[in-house]
Amino acid sequence: MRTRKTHQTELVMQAVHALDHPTASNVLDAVHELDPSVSRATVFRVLAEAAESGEVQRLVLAGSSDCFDITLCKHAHMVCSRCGAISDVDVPDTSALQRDAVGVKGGRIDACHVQFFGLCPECNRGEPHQNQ
Amino acid sequence: MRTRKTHQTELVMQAVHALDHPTASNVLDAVHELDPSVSRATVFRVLAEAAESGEVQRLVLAGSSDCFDITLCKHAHMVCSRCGAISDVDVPDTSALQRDAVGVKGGRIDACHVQFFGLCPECNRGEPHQNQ
DNA sequence: CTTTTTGCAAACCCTTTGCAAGACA
DNA sequence: TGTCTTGCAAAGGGTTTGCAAAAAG
Repeated sequence: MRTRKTHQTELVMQAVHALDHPTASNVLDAVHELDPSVSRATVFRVLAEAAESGEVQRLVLAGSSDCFDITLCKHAHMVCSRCGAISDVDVPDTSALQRDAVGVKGGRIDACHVQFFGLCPECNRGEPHQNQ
Repeated sequence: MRTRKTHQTELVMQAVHALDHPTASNVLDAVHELDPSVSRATVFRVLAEAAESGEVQRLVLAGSSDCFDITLCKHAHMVCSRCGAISDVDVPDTSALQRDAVGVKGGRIDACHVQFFGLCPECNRGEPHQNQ
């Protein structure tokens, strides 16, 4: 748990809030625009601890680097197959899905992660958009 | 596309069939038990091409290395939170889930991946099982 | 002044690649 | 023989770590 307030931590948290589903590297880039002296290690450490403490949510996605989300409530994500952008998707009933799933005999299912693949609005319009 | 039959390729494909949802490293380990001279690069190359050609399925999972699956039909997976083992899960209606999902306005959803987290039978029994 | 936090650089893990040597057909 | 496939070793990328220096309280 982070007990002292520092310039670096403020910049990192500010970036997470300003960006939409940033990866650690996205955050680093944003922080560097304001202060290039902040180190990569610090960004990873601050993000890891913020996720640990529940201040932000770490999104562990299939096929992408972990992203960070300031929305703490559970929801699904769509990853754009073209540019990698991540969009929030409201999905009504994963509990039903989990209940319906034929579990592994003898095993136990605790959580259900739903992830969609598709095209984000920009890429769907055919815009020459690359990477968030 | 692989046109020649080699000792190495045979060992790799044999291992993929013998193992359950192996990662490339799992395959490498199995192959090395029979022939330690097979290189890491070859295992990755053979698996990548087998997945490319549709001979096996590459499973891109959240929070795990890619795994390879000889079952070509689509199904969901459960990742054991304790040992990392992967189990097949039959899940009835992801198409309904996809239809129900409130898509990103202007975007397009193409595919839906469902992944469960829980305990595999061994870990659920409390056995001292670590890593597949 | 004590303890936390940082920056650096190196280590790490997993995967991919360039290239010359080797093996298949 | 010709060219596909391999092994090696190095390069990647993304993330983590050890440690001494800097900064917060």
